[in-house]
Amino acid sequence: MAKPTGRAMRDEILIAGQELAQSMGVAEFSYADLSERVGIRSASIHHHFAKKEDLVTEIASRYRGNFGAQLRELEERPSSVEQLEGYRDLFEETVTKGDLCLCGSAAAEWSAIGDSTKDEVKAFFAEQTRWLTDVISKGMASGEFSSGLNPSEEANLLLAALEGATLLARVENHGAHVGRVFDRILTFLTTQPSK
Amino acid sequence: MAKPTGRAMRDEILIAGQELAQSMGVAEFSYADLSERVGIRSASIHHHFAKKEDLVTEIASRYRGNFGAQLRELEERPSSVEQLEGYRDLFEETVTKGDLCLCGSAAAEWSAIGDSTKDEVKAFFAEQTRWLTDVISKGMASGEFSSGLNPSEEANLLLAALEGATLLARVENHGAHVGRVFDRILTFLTTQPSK
DNA sequence: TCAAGTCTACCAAGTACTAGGTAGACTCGG
DNA sequence: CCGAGTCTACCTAGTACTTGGTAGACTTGA
Repeated sequence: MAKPTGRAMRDEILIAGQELAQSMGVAEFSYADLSERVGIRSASIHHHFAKKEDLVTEIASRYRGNFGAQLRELEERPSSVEQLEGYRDLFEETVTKGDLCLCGSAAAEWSAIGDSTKDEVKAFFAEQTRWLTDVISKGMASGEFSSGLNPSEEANLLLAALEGATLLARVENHGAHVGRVFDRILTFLTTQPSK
Repeated sequence: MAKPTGRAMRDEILIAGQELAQSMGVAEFSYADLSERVGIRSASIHHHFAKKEDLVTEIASRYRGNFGAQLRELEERPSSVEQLEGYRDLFEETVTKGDLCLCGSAAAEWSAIGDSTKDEVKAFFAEQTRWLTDVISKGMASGEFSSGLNPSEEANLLLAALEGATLLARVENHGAHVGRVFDRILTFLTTQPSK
């Protein structure tokens, strides 16, 4: 495969940067790490992304965009339950690679990231919450979920639990963690309370 | 107040280090930050803690110990629900200060911490899970919680959700997040399913 | 006197970032 | 078609600064 150049190299940097950020942490990876990975000098990376904050913000923006695209694919699934299961799979995939959600990592290093990055992270979580709220609402309307739920509360819970489980899975290193936590919540959502 | 010295200074460093680690991140705070905070030169901090890993590990160990002591206090509360509510309050207190759970932060920066620190973090989460499992078991036995539960699964869920909520609370900056997520789970635990 | 604690003064290595330049591809008037 | 100018992409070689960590001298209380 030919060494990429120009805009292709720019993309390469974004992809490698995302991987490094998810495995090492947003504040932990350096232009030197990136340089080694993509095969150009760190000074040349500065040609594409003048400041690290620019790079990180664009990585976050790209991440949000890709995640959004995957959510839109999931929307084609026939049931709300299947859509949520697909959502769980997105997190499980991340854990399998030993990674963290990019924005979870950014949230943990909140004081070390710039304002423009923070805005992207906020937007990411807002989108996630909105999407989950929507899926749960529709699932309630269709009868897949029990009727007493508060969609945005359940969405918050699901998101928090998955982000937390991603964190814990690393420590206890087995990826089943995320799936188990998710399944537990799904059971709660689909079970009718009696009192 | 007189400037502490000797072992008192050592404790001072541990306390300040914990605060910095929780607000900035374990890998983000430096001996320089610590120096400014406790009023001695960074070289003098090295006298007490030769390597940063030594310091961070001891901070984590202390954190785990203090947390354990608080759990033992909570055990004196009359009901399992009240014990869990106390547990929630521990997390809410952290969020109010704009901090992260120390071990949550460490988990997020997993690749940047040393092995001895990792062991402390693992032990912390194991203890949390064990305590929660225990409380939920007893709550089931006493009839406070519904009978179909799997205590260790619920414990995992609760811990993951609280850690995740702590993360998200920072981004969306309002501390109510943790309480809402917790209350949602508590409702699930105390509601009898009908099918 | 002695040892614990703190200091000043370093260091090597790493950080993000910059200055200045080169090779090659593209543009465009004559 | 040609040459001058321009642009992109990358380079070498640095800047200024921070990092954790070390060596050795000074201070001070017991």
